[in-house]
Amino acid sequence: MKPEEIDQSAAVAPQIYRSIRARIVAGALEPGAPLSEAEVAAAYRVSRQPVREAFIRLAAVGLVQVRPQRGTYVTEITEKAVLDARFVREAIEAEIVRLVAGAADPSVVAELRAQLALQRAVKPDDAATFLRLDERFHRTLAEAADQPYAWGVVEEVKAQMDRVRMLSYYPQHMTRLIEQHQAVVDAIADADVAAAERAMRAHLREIIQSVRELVSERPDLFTGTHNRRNHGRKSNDATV
Amino acid sequence: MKPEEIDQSAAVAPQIYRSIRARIVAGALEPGAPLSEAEVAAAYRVSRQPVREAFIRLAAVGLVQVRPQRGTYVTEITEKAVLDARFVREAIEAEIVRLVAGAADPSVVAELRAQLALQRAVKPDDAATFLRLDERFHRTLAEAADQPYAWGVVEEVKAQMDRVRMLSYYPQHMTRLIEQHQAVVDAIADADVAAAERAMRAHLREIIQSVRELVSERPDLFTGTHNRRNHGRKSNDATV
DNA sequence: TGAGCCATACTTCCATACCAGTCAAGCATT
DNA sequence: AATGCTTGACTGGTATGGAAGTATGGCTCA
Repeated sequence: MKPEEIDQSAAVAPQIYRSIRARIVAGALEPGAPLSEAEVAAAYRVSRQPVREAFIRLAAVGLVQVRPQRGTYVTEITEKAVLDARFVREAIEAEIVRLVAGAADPSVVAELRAQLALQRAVKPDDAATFLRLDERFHRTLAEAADQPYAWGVVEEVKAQMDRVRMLSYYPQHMTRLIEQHQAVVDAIADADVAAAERAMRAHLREIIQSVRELVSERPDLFTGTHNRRNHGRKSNDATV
Repeated sequence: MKPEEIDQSAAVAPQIYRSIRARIVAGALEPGAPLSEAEVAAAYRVSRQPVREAFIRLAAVGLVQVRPQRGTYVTEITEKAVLDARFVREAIEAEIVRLVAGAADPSVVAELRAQLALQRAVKPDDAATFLRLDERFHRTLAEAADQPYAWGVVEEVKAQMDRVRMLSYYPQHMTRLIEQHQAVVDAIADADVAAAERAMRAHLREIIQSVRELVSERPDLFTGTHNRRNHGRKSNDATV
């Protein structure tokens, strides 16, 4: 994944933010990798200023760490950070799904069932597509509960989780996750508030297993492979 | 409340952020009031750059609204924004208090009871002191649940609520709030998870009444005294 | 008198320059 | 050879200038 082109006619800072965020979540920028305002600016062919503002936002959601006069680094994934994010997400989404189940709007149920069909149609190895549909599923619930603001908070918080989900994805996982979505939708259709909440909480706790497995399988992502020195240019890899 | 002095030897952007945030929450900067990078910079005797970064953070928590090429304005308080924030806060804090009640740590209970005593000692008309103790109470619960990250999210979200609480405070209110705190602590002491959650949710729903009363008593804060045009635009992430 | 145009004084956003702090390589000294 | 210090190339933070866009007040013209 390369730095995309920047549309100079629109505000560039948000574009930089989204681009770098996507690259971190996708793993193209590895945990511990150094980012430099100057290098990133050169790669995107913009000045340091909008890059700096993008870094501020990335730091706010915990994807990078700015150390004054030392450098800015992609934060390493820590089990604690992922679990902390999950805690907040579960709290909010449990509340959301209770609202949705309590309302029991047939059109919402129909929409969710349609999305389930789309999810089942995804090729098992197409992680990116499935994860996008998964996000859409959860966002749909938030909108059904008329809680767009709460969804904004979830979106910020889940950045940490997304990194793990992208890395720990395997095809069999998809079936399992769809079954959990199914359980949520069924409970909503039954207007069974408690069951819907239980199903959602169980679903969101999948990540706990995922992160534990990832810790043992890819410890490099947690301890960090990049040694902190060698800021010196050299790598062909235009790695911003 | 005036712009405080800035310590030039430390990073100034965070200082500007905290100062302006405090002034907005305290009502010294009224809803709808225009802020300008240049004016604020002059007032604090710093350059526009750190002011700009402070504005970005303030916009992220919804205290100001940046409209490109038009100006930056203190956001008006809207009932919806306050209720949305409350929804997220209740979700998170309900989860937190369940953890605390489930653990039933005697030292935590002792600490909370000590804080209740402090709260009762506050003079009824000293809103600032009481609200500080209230914040401390809730933060203590988050720390007892070992969820500092979740508390960080709450702190961001509650900015909207704090404005209302400051404005709608009246002495009799204090007694009522302390009783609610008492109920939470009692439930924790009894290790009654469900009761603790109920008490916390009831406590956090006080704000619903407060904001409704404020809407009718001080409509100027909601409609804005400084009238603005061009309401038709939403500059959501116009800035990073 | 009233409607439309235009100069102008703002605004935020981006680019550039300068600053102080950090850190590692390498010389100088022991 | 080992250790301490200097030096210089980085870093992010701040200051400042210019560009593009927007709102406004006054002018022109009907």
